Amino acid sequence: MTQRLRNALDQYCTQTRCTASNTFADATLDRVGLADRYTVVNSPLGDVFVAWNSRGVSALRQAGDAEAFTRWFNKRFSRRALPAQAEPEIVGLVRRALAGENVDLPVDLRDCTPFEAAVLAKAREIPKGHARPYAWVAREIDHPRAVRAVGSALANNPVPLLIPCHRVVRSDYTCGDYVFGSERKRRLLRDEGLRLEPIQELARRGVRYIGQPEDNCFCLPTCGTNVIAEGHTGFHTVEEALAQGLEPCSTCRPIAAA
DNA sequence: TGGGTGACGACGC
DNA sequence: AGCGTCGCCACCC
Repeated sequence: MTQRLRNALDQYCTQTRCTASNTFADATLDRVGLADRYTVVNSPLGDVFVAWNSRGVSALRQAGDAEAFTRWFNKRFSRRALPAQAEPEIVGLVRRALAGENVDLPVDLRDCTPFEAAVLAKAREIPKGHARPYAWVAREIDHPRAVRAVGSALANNPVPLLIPCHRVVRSDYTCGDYVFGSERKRRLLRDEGLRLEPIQELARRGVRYIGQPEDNCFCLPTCGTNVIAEGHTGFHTVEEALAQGLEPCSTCRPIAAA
């Protein structure tokens, strides 16, 4: 496809006024892989740019300079992002997802490696109000020593918030880095009800697991917001917890499956 | 192609 | 306690 043809199609698309024609142009450009569409949507971090195509949501970044966003998008994905002239259904799904609803949102991960896709899929399983260590993600996807690579894969998450990479934290329960800065990551977790500070304090004293007598199991301290509570005992090692007759929690899976 | 580079983690002071 | 160091592994020129 020549650059000239590309430009002609872009021009057609941006100059056309009729909504129906634009929808048609959107679909045509998308089908030939030339351009995604983007718009601004509100999120827990304020307004964000969201881009999509027929496969699903392709990108999410903080709103601001549209020029800078489209430059970034083109460099990252080697295709264009054009302002949307209609709002397809997927944008409604994005709004609901960003409002905290559990919606089944299609995401375009075609440029991810299989390893990155596995990391992102695993991050997507972490419920709101929970957090998991980077090393936990590595273990769960059967690359237990690829902990740094998990960090790199999450750093590459094309759709932060929608794939909740902010719920992956360091093993000492400090929050670790984030595309939008660790301060925002901390705020997101706090707004989901998770207080990391007391958990960091426990970790410093060597407490890694918490017994849940009411469920006869033991958890990671970040398995939801009700783990740290009166009458719950902390354990330094898995063996200590097992010795109490407790089973590993089936939600946070504190140890590798047997 | 092979060495450089990270949103990490364990260890040593 | 907090820092530096080093090993780790996937990915990128």
